[in-house]
Amino acid sequence: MAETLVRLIPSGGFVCRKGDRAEHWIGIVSGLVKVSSVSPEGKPTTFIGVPSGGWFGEGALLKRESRRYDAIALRSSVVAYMPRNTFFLLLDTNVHFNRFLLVQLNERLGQFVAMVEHQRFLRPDARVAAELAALFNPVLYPGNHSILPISQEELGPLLGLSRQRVNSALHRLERAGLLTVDYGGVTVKDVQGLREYAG
DNA sequence: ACATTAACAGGAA
DNA sequence: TTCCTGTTAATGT
Repeated sequence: MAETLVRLIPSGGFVCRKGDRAEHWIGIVSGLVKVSSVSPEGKPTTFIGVPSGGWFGEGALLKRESRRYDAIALRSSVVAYMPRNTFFLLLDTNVHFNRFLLVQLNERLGQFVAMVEHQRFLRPDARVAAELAALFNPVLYPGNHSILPISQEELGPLLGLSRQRVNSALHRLERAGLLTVDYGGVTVKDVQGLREYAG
């Protein structure tokens, strides 16, 4: 804790940039951060949203590479930067830290496999439901409450759908009583229901 | 069919 | 003023 620095990143600010040297392991204390990239044609895409409690960026640290993706705060966020030396010291000396990291990696791998599964098998409405539920993974993102402060404008690229399609899906899910649609975000009322939603 | 892009008006921050 | 939402029309697969 003494060596980890904590910074407040304003909404829209960079948490880290593609191409940066990776000097820290990054944790979200509060707020919401998107991990994204830009295609060769110039189209921006978001890969994951990381809410409070989530850690990322260990890949570039472990492989001693530069950052592969941008991370941008979707709203004002408190971000913890653990220096590489601290990260490797803990990795070399602390069993609990290793276990924590292993569980993180395992859960994230499961999240990505599920994401591919959803994209191949589910219709857009069900995909929106499934991915919203995934943002409430209790292992990866402990201590989340039910309000998900992410606009439909950001949700579209995150889910690989147009904003308009996301809008219609959200309203269908709202009519099903699983969530409510607010300005700039959604309030999840029934995570289990979202998981089980099939259209 | 069904999703996407483009465009626009009205509301929120 | 800028961003977000809800909606429609045109377009594409």
